[in-house]
Amino acid sequence: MERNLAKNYDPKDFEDRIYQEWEESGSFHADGDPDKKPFTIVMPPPNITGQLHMGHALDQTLQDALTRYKRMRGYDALWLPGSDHASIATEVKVVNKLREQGIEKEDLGREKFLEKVWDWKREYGGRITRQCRKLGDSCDWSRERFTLDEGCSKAVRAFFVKLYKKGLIYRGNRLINWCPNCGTSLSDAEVEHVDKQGEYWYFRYPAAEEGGKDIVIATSRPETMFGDVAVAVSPEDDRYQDMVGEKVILPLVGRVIPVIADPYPDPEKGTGAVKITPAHDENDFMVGQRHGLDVLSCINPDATMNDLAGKYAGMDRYECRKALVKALEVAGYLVKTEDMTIPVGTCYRCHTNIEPMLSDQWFVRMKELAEPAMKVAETGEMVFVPDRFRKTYQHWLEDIRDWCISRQLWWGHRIPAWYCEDCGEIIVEEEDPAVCPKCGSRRLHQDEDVLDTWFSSALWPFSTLGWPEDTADLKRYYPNDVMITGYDIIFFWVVRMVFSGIEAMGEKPFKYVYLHGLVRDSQGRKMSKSLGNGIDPLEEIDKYGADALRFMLSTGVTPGNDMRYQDEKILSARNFANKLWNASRFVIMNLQDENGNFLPMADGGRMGLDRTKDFQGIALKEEDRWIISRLNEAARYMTDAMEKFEMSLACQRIYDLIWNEFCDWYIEIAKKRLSGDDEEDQKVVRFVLVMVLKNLLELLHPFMPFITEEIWSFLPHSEEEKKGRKNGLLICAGWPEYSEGRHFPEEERIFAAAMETVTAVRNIRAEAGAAPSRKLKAVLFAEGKSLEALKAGERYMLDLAGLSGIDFVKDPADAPEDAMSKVTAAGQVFVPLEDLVDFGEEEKRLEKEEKRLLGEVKRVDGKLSNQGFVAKAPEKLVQAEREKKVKYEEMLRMTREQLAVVRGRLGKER
RNA sequence: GGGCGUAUAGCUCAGCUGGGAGAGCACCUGCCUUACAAGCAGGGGGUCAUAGGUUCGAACCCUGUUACGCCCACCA
Repeated sequence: MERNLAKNYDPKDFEDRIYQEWEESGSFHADGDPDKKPFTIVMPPPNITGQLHMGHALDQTLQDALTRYKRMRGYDALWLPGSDHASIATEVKVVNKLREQGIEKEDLGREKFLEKVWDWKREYGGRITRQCRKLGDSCDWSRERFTLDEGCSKAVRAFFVKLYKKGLIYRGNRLINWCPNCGTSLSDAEVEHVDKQGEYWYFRYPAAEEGGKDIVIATSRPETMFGDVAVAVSPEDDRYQDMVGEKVILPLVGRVIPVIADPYPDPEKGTGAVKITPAHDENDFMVGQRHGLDVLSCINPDATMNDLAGKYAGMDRYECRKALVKALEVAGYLVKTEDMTIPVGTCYRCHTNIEPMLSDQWFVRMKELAEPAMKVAETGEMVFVPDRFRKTYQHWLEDIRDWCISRQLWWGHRIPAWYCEDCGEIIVEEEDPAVCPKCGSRRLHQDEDVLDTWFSSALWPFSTLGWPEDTADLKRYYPNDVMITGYDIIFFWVVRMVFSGIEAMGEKPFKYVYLHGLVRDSQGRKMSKSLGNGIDPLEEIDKYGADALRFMLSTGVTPGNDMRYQDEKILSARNFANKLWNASRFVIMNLQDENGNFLPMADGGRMGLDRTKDFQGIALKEEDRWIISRLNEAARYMTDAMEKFEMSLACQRIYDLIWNEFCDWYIEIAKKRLSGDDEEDQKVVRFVLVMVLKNLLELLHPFMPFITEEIWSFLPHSEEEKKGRKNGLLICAGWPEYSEGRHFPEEERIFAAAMETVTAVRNIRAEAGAAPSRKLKAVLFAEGKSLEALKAGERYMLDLAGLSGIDFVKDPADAPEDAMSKVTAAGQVFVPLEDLVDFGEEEKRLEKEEKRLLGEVKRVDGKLSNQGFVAKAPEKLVQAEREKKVKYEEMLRMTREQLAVVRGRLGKER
């Protein structure tokens, strides 16, 4: 019994099994082999709370393709996986879950709550890594990390202490972004700006002194009025110069506040007079600082009003707004209302409106850290793919503000700072302090807050390799070769990895930053939970297989651009897999005798892989050299594309090579040879089929790892080939490199002539409506090298074009008259069709062809008669144009002659 | 307000440093040809958004314009 692939391609039959084989064979493990060059990618850690979505699928497909490619090229390829504790996201999730049971986290207390989260992590944390396996991720699971594991926590602590001691981390009382819903501060990067429909209210603040002038201010946030400490006007605003230094009364409140002059107000906006609320607005805060004004907070952390709001205390800020406007209106202070689009800061997680609040928080001083991070981008020490994101990155760093890193949460890295309750000293050390170094007190308590999640992710490229210990991995795999991630997290993550890497390691964390876009739905909308338009990669894998999904995600995309997810695309990828499956089935079928034994091949038992040897002693035919040469060229093209991270171009090339060259032409030709009786030639075809197929599988493997591995296992392999490879698996095979010994330009030329001739015959047949089963004769005219080429191709052209015979003529005039004909670059094809020729149609067709060729000749003539072109264009191009001129003129001449023949014939008929 | 991207066949998109416009899907015609109908063969279809410029030569480089989208800043 012959051993072959299943009749139908069904990825479910083998994908899981193959993944297991890879994993069990240790194929993913980077062994640190000193003879190999290291290649490192560290996986952007998915949130443990998460499920694999299309974004991950794209991200990881690209990483896996690159890793597999490098591994095959002989690198010690390390793709290090892991997951992120995702402080806010996870905490919110667990809090909500507890709430369903009627439990608040405060009821449990910090320790008990954290236990619950860890339980939750243990239960669901493995989910996403299992999903990664479905995708085929070839990452080194033995090195898997978690941002909150012991090593990463140690790194966080070490880095925090290092920055603190350098004065780059400080604690300060400043205005920060507060999310009332999450109950924590946020960094600037975590605030999303959105335009919302709102109103401007114009209120009259009456003069404090009798006879003084009132002033009208505009505001979109009346409720902050309780924190007003002044009204500011521009020193250049003539309308208000006489009022500077005067005092006005805060309506309803009765507090007296001064009118001050400050450059901040813009006379063009509103009334030109601005109420100043330093506690709840960044700009107002700065105005307040310049003028030494008080900072009065009137909003609580839970977004209710505080005592300062008098009777509104305890009311939600927006309820208070409503009530207050009403009260002001009743009291006659409301001048007018205007509808307005108001830009509002919202929380990037829960989209609640952010409240700027004055608060004690920890900050990273950014200026000093930003500088070297900008420099590595500028000098090209670190390269952005595509380059345009370099500008985005640099621009953001240019006017960066200090990074607020403390969060009022429990799940995360607790801030390693202790306060002495006796002398107020702040202690920040690598080890937990027992006593206050200043006063010796034992009454110390640790800061309650945790760090921003991104503080630990920022260390990911080196914390995962063992930092702060000086490990072998760190030495070998840092800096990483490339970071592959979405452009949407440049600010959150990429920027912070770079300055942290430089600060901790003295060197940028990676050489390349490859930024991909978003996967959108078929209409171009962002996939989101609320829209319900997300497509689950696991469902797609279930339907079409991981290979199809991967191929679809890596084809037809450009670095940095978004892509749309469309069913047709994955369908087309699946069809491609099916095509390869069937072609392979054909090859395998022809390699065995009826007992399933492999038949001999022309390479003397090397089973078609040894690429170091030339083809001496193997009687290759033109078509063999042709496909080998095409393969060779494709290998060069793909290698080049992969090195430039142009994964999509590589995919396109292998698709074309497999389908349009190997399947459509080579296999079709091979059929005849395989069914013939030349045993020696059959050995040659078998060798070429296996050799080429193996190379094709290797080239495709980074993108479609499962199907290629499965097919590989059905092919014959020599012991020599298996040597040094784990279980002889394809994942550990080599990468086809370009080789001069496989470059056959002459055969490519010959084959092109044959292909064109075959296509011409097929075209004539179709146009004439000749039944495909009907065997026709063809008459060919060609001269010189073309004649040789066509004679050499005669053997297979018969089959490919469905011909019963080919006659060669020395002169087109010798061709039969009742034929349809086509002029090709190689010569002229005639197909006598007696009854089927419609000479009227034939005349039209030839006239169309004449017109086309005339156009070509005109174009070439135009170029060649252009002095500038002849003088300035590269000689090679000019020469090529000259050759084209000869060719087209000849084709035109022949077409016209044929036209004359047809017209003559028509004349006779009429 | 500042920055960036996109505009190419009916649809979705490729087109790498300027040198005769491509793919997938859709469409039309004919085919179950012994690997594959998830397929085979043949075919139609594009003033490459627009106006200028540079160049011997522009889908590609420069300038302006229009449309759509994104990012940053902005809650008077």
